[in-house]
Amino acid sequence: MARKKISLQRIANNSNRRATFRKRRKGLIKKTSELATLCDVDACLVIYGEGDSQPEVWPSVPQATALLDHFKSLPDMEQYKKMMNQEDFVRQSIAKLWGQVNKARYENNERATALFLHDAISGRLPGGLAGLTVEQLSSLDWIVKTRIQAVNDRLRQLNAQAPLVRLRSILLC
Amino acid sequence: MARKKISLQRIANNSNRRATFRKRRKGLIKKTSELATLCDVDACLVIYGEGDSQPEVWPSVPQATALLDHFKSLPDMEQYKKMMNQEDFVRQSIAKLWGQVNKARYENNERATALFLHDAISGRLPGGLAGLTVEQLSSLDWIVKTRIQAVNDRLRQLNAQAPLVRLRSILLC
DNA sequence: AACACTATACTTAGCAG
DNA sequence: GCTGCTAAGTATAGTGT
Repeated sequence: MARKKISLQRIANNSNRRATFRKRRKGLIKKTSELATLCDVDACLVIYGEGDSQPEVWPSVPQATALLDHFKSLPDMEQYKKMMNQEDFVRQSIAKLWGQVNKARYENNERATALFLHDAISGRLPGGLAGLTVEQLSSLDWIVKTRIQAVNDRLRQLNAQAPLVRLRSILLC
Repeated sequence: MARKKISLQRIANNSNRRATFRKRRKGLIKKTSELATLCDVDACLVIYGEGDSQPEVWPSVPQATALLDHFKSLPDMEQYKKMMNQEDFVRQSIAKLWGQVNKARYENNERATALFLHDAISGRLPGGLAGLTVEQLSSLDWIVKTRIQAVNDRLRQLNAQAPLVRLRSILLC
């Protein structure tokens, strides 16, 4: 896109590839942000850089942290549990998956991980999202997509019949 | 970016905004794909269009139905609950264990994880959800809770003023 | 609304320091 | 490696159909 047109394949030269990566990542993030504001839509971009450190994520991690803060101040636990039962696709899947997990070999590590996450959920984690690993952050897009899909399905299902109030209670989880 | 420069704010005119959305989304997807191939990195882009029932996703995905079916098919979260109740037992060693997990896996596993997730997204993963790592599975619960909370928040916010259709655009990443 | 067009705005590949 | 720089390649706002 500049002095010369380059063909669409992995750039062989190592430092060239990295330089291009940095430049284009920047541009991509900008364009993503522009799309979101101009067209008033929600978008999410995750880029896993070659090898090192954490994935680039847009929107920013602090924004996600704000969500955690909201979660922290959940009022009524009973209501929460009750509503949980109304929408449990994912929960059921977790149960199944945890069953499989238990059969696995690294039981200690797995428990540690689970509890770690649980702490993060409860806002007890000092580092907040910053403490999550690449693997966990990487899961973000997939998880969200799946979850949104489920919610969308429900929405579509209920759209014609249920009052808004009911929607809310279902989404409350 | 063409005949005239436009300011970075929500495009007021409705059809203009949608047209711009379609154009820019296309461009964004292209650029995302280019970045991935040129720089040999993994990237993921999700866009929830205004009023669209399905989010636009890159890389392309046949995922939704199949994954959801997997979700629906299982019961029993007792094990999961039980494990969560043991939280107090092990909490103190969380950090330590987590550090061990990290050191054991982190360095060589990042890329594999990213690719793995992409496979899962694309439905190319033979084992389905069963193949996901503990970290990834653990993230599920956290993400879902956070997300639902955000949705609920927005719902309350919009309850008095916005039409039901707008709900879909709230379900962001 | 969905294309096609195209002048212009924007991005970026290759260099230089 | 990291800046800038700038020519050249792309994306796209406005327009017409």
